[in-house]
Amino acid sequence: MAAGIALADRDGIESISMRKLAQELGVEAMSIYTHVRNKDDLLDGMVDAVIGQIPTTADGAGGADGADGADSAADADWATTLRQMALAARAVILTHPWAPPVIESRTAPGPATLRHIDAVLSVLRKGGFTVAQTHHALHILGSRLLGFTQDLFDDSAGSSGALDPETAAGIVSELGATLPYIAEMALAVTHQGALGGCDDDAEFQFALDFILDGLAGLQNR
Amino acid sequence: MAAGIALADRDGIESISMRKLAQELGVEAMSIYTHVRNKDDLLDGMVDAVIGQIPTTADGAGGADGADGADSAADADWATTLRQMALAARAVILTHPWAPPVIESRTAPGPATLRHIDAVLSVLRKGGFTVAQTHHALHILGSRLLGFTQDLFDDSAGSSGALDPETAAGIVSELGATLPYIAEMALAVTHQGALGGCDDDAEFQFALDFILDGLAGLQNR
DNA sequence: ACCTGAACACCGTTCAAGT
DNA sequence: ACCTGAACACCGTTCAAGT
Repeated sequence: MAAGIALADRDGIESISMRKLAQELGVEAMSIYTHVRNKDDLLDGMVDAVIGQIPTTADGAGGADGADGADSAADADWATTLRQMALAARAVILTHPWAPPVIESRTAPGPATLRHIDAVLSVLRKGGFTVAQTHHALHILGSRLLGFTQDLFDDSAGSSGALDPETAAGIVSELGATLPYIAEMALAVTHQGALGGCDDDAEFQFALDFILDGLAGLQNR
Repeated sequence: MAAGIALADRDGIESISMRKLAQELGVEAMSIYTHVRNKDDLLDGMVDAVIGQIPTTADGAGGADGADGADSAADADWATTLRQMALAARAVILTHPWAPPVIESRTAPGPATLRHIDAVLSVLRKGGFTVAQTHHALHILGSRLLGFTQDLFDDSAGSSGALDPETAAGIVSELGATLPYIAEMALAVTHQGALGGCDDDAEFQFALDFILDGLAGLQNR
């Protein structure tokens, strides 16, 4: 599993084949089948190993479970804990950029993934959410709990990629006729970030905080 | 493109190969390369054709652009319009269950996708959002604008799949030891839906409304 | 239990050739 | 412009065989 992760980190996910991984391990392709049912099983294992790298915030609990802390102290802190967990997950996932698409294509979660989700649920339940509210929160947070969002705009005209002001202006005037609002946003985003495109880290945190704020409101209904 | 979509609808995405698609078209595999640069280009085209199937809500504008409607009327309705657009997108996407993972794996949006995003931006801007707020909203909404979320829990113990009460109870007691909160949620979800698992449509709408509510708050800051 | 090597049924894509 | 057929360099996975 570790060899597979290292290979994907180095050469990208498309270079993960039984033959290439075997070569990396100094072994024949078929030997891998002793340890893994098939290629899908290999990917399952790699994904679960990656998620297992996310540090566990001490059972994922909300702080004071022991001595002096009143329940209300723990209650107030579920958002902070969740935020830390999501950012910790993101730090890990950024190390394995091939992982998000592979995670999304898995059909069943592995043991490390289940443990991680259980830790998240623990924080919400101890934070005062009902079971039903916790269920909704899980759907709302989605892949953000694992530290990523699948943005549809990676290469999109208005998102990433630095441009010099002149070519940017050219593109925008071309675009403006058919896609005026994309053009407008592309221009704004290009200017704002010192021509650096959009800051994915900042957007991730903004969206995460947006959701955590909303969840706080969910509780009091 | 249409043949590719039809084949994927019928036999699943893993059965999309140049050779099989060619056979479906009564032609040799290499003939397809006259119309498409390579397989990735084929998938790009299929995805963009699917997104092109989402009905356009009359320029995606916020209702009254003509006679009597004051601007404030249009302003109040951006959330309703966005909601309709997302549900329309979802109706289309449910027809092509292979599409979400393929959409997520695209690196650049096609023309139909760009038009759709532009329509969404139009609604937000006309609804009174600043360019910066609109940009944030796009990141927050993510793939929900295209009618799907990549849930991590498709097969997960507590999500889908109907179980009879006895086996459910058995699984829960096994699970309870190591994954108490997943067990708790699995049990609750199984009971609530007449043993039917979790209602993805309802969860999608709940999460969508949750976000739209939050965006309304974003405006007044 | 773990590894090997040959083989099978596939892939995407090239190239030269046809109409 | 569009299609063909052979070929190349790969795949995942089987099976029988070894240690």
